[in-house]
Amino acid sequence: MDSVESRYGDPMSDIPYAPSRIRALPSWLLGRAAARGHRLVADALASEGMRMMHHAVLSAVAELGPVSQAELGRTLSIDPKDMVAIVNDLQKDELVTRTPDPKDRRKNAIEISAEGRRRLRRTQRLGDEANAELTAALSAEEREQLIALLTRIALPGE
Amino acid sequence: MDSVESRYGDPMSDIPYAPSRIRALPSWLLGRAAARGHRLVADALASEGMRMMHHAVLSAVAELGPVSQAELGRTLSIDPKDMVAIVNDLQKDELVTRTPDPKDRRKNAIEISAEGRRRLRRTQRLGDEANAELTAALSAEEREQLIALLTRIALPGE
DNA sequence: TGGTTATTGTTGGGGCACCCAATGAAACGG
DNA sequence: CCGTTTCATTGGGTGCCCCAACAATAACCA
Repeated sequence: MDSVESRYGDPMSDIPYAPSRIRALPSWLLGRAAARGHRLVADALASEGMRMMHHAVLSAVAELGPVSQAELGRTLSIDPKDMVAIVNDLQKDELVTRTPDPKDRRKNAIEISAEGRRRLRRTQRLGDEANAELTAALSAEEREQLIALLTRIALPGE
Repeated sequence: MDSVESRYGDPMSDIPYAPSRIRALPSWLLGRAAARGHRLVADALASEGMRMMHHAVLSAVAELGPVSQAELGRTLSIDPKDMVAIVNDLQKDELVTRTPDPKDRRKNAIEISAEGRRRLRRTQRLGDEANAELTAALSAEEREQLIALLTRIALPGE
């Protein structure tokens, strides 16, 4: 009797032949592609001591100006619990300031600092490079197609 | 002085206006879309008491026949550690059998059971329905485009 | 006006996917 | 025969996601 693998797959190739139905599903492909994207971006940002969510929040703060944690969370679909930790870290590194909002004392006004802007410039470049590598197999036109398609299925209701 | 949020966003809309650079990056869109896909599929499979990875493994076992855990892991990009737990669960529910391979005593020959096939029929339908909902905003042609594009960036080197 | 409802930041707990390192048993290869 | 590789397994760890509760505060409305 053969070994269980000798009947299937090509022993000559590194990657076994896999006609899996699963691997043709959008949900599966999205998971794999997202995992690779996260890996590429996270590794790139790590050289600046930043993590993906931290970079995302810093970028959003830079664009939105003084903004509450709740709105940041809604904008980036980040859980309030996680937002607390992220802003804590960014504040500890003096990349953002957290000021009580005099008009609504429940809110914190999160604002980017000068050091935050410097850090953001570098991490933004790293993030863009990682995304270029992620989509390196696509032409510029295909890259735009992908972005357009993803935008339509990523956040239904927006 | 205004409240931190009154200067930005449209208080009339539920979703705040967000011109975030981040949200246009493939890596970010992939993360959001993958999260939504996972939520849809996981929720659907939960009605059958199955989780996503379990369904994926069961489906791969059905297609590959008697197969080792290592090859399953390579096919689906699942960590060996996680594979042990998944196969344990599937075996406990009697959806697969785990037989020592007489030809290579390191390997387990994983094979789907009759009950496994019945379960798979249902979960496959649920998974397909969830994927249809995930891509409901796309035309059939766009759905194929998306799958083609994702396939090219999901697993580089294959 | 006053009482209810909603929002904000925070803390706590938990789940799932992903990743790496190490181990003993077994197979492989020169 | 001996070093290298593979396999299943155990262990530890990270990141993103989700829900529930809470006190302080604001907004709503009858």
